[in-house]
Amino acid sequence: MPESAGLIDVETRQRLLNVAAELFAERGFNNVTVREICQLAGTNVAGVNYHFRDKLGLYKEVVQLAADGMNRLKVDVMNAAEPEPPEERLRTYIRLTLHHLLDPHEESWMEKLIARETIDPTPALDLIIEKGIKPTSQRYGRMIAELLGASLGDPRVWRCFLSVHAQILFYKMSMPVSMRMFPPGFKYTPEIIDGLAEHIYQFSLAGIRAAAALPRSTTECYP
Amino acid sequence: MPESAGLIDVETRQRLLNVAAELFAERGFNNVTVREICQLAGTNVAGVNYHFRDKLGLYKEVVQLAADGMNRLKVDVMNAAEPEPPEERLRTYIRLTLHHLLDPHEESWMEKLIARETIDPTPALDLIIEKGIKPTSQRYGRMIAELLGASLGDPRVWRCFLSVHAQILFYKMSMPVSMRMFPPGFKYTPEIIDGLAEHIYQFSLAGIRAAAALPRSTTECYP
DNA sequence: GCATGATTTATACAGGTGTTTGAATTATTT
DNA sequence: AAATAATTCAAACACCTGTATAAATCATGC
Repeated sequence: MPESAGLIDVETRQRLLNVAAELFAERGFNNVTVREICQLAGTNVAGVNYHFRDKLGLYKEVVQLAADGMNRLKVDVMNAAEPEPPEERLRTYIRLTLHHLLDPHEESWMEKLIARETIDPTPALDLIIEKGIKPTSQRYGRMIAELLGASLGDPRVWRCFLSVHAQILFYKMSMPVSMRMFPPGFKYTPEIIDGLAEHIYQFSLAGIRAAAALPRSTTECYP
Repeated sequence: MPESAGLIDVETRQRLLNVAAELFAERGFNNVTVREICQLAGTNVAGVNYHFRDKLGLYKEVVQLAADGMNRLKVDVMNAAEPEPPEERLRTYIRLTLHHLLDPHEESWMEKLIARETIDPTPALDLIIEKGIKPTSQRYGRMIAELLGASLGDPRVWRCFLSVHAQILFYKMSMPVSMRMFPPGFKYTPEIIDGLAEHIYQFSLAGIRAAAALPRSTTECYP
């Protein structure tokens, strides 16, 4: 039965991508099976191999989409915030990313996928670095450098950026622990996330200013 | 041939534990096979099941050892640092933990195992929280609270601790990314790690002091 | 020295994984 | 409408995983 086709039936390939993106972002490459993807996409098991050669092929395509999407989004956000002072841009960066990662209402599989790959890499890591991390890292570098009053080549820039990013990512990745440390029934509401973002912002801003006051570290090389 | 036994032959059970600890800490529960453990331990495949019931049983025993070992170590370190001001204790905590995680010469599988479980949990997570995290967390809480000039119940305590710990753990977990961002041939030498630890310390100390200057956040509940 | 129990071994099992295959079906072109 | 290409499907394959079994080996106490 051709499903009275056309309207409902998004092309199979696209459905596979959608389902895979969601699952991969949530649980990682190794903890998702091809069968599960195909079942949720309403396709036969062989669908993945036909359309993407193999599981890794599908994953890499999802990664590519994530990288492109994130770049587009972040360029837009940073452009919009360009006139603001670097302090405000930092605050925006933190709040936005944290919401993407923590808010269950947000459905930003892209940010989650990149975060996961950063910490639990697969053969697609190089792809994500080239297409997802390097293109935007300069932009953030400039923001931090401005706050530091230093040049982009200063090793403190990269260190401070990592210190900020570490806090953001850690709250996402250590959620299982947090859930057990906090009173039962705890949930990440938008308000709580805002409060958290503000903490990270204040903490980080002070940290960066402290780094600015110190001499350039002796080791010229990163990190 | 009985291997002229007695001297060389550590009891099989112990050899399995040693090998498993190393492998689990390095690659995580799911990325290590029973066969691999047994082979490196010079045992038959059934060895794990005979001595530990199943793979998870072995893992839990390793986790137990890690938790106990870490507690002992940290209590000692913190006791030794007790007379020092909280600033110095913070510095010590950061430097020590970072060396455990990053220095390839250190062979601290315990710290690595706990770090991994924090970020990529297994059914042994509850065990690690009860035996490995909770017992020492109060101690660190006091250190942070002292720096903040706040009481242990203040939500800022936990947040600041996480901000510090996030930076430490992140440098470990994002090593695959770092290795690709830095010039080829880069290595974590003890000197570089020391420099990094100093950065995290200065960054964090300023962050904590900034948090101390702000009012207690509105949301009473963690995090 | 032998019998009993503990340990180790070789082998097999059962389940899950990604992938392949060749036929059936659908869509497109002529 | 027929022919050709593209897609989907059910089934099976090959491999790897943790685990179980039953025999073989070892150690130990009588």
